Amino acid sequence: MSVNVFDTLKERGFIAQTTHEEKIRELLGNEKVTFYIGFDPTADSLHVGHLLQLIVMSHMQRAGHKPIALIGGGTAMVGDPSGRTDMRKMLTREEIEYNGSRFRDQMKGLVDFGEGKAIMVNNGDWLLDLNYVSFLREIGVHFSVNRMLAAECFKSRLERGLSFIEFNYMLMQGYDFLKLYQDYGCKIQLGGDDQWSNILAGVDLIRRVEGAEAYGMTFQLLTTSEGKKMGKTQAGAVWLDPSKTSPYDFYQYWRNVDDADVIKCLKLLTFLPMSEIEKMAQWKDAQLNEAKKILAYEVTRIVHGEPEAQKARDAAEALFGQGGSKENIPSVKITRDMLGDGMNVLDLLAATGLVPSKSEGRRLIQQGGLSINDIRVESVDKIITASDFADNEIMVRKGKKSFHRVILE
RNA sequence: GGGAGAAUUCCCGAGUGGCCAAAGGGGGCAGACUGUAAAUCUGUUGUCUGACGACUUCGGUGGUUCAAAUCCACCUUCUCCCA
Repeated sequence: MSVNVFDTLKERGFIAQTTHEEKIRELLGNEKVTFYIGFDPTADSLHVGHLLQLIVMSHMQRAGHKPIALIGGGTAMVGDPSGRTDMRKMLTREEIEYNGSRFRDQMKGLVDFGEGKAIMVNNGDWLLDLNYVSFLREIGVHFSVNRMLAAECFKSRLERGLSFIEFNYMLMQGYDFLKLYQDYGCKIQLGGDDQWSNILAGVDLIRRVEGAEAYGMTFQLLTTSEGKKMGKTQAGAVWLDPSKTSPYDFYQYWRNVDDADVIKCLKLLTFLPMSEIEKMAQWKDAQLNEAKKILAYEVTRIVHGEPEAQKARDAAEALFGQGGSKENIPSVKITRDMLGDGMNVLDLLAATGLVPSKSEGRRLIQQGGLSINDIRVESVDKIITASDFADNEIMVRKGKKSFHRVILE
């Protein structure tokens, strides 16, 4: 008898809330269950928060259950108010469709959508053409405004303002679940913990309309030990799209997580066996760096594939450890024409985009934060000439950890 | 529909005619310390400039004034009270 996936998820610390803990466990242990997770295409790439959901999906799939990945082409037209203090920016239908297509491509790398193994649907297919009055009569009747207002997800919004369009979001998501229950026999909806209210809406709706029991379960949001959302950097979200967050930066993000978060991340974002993770949990101080390397490599591998993960690791080793190949360190190019007889450092930084403005570059240099070929740049007047380039290349370091090769062409 | 109030730099938030590129906090960046961690301390945080300084910014558009984030008009969005 193989391990019940419920126990796996529980052991790894995924589970936040369940509608019926025992029943869900039993169900997952006894039959092949169809379940769904929804993803609203509000940006042109998935991010780390989505990754966690997809990992769960993968765990479930490995255990023999059947995932439905729902792209929220319809719900994204409205915008989920859950967990937000302000209204989402309204997206056009074209943007949503484009974003949805990006989501689809990225998901294919993480979950097996082979014949009969998993399904991908778009709720735009049934939501966009709904008739308002019939929707109200069929679905709206089942929702109590009193109860909705009491729901946690509207709390902060009731203080700051909530528009009617967003208030409807819950009905739409509830309807999705009902629809998937009817069309695919989908019995469980999973999601981030911020989705709890929306999931309950669906569970209730199925009971009222179908007189049947459906289940819901939410997962821990990926937060740091301080309770902050993970997957955010000064530059914005950490994306799964390699053109938005390079595999190297992605790797570095995980390489640099706080000590306190490594083990949690290993459990949630990798498929390494618990026995191995438990071992790493015993590691202390500097030794934890090894765990971070493993985390970074594994997560990068899952998202970008083995070769990219190796390249990222290689680059990191070359910069921070010993060995490794410089090949894979991020680079920018500059032409000989631009360089001419010599170029001011600031101009070079600005021209290559290594610094967003010259003021910032000047500040960086004045504070001793810039090195070229490992030598600190002392003056903003420094001129870089072709002779500084060895093998047509110089290594520019900003601060402690940001490295770029500048290649002369 | 009627009335009251709000919109400030990445965020929160002070500023109510010149001393304002705009207090304070958060965040970011950099330095020291370290383990590519955290905590701490220091510096820095609109753009251009070697510097003096110049230029753009306080929801939008016009206006008053020698001078406007600050005053006036209209517009937009949001909040609150009444219906």
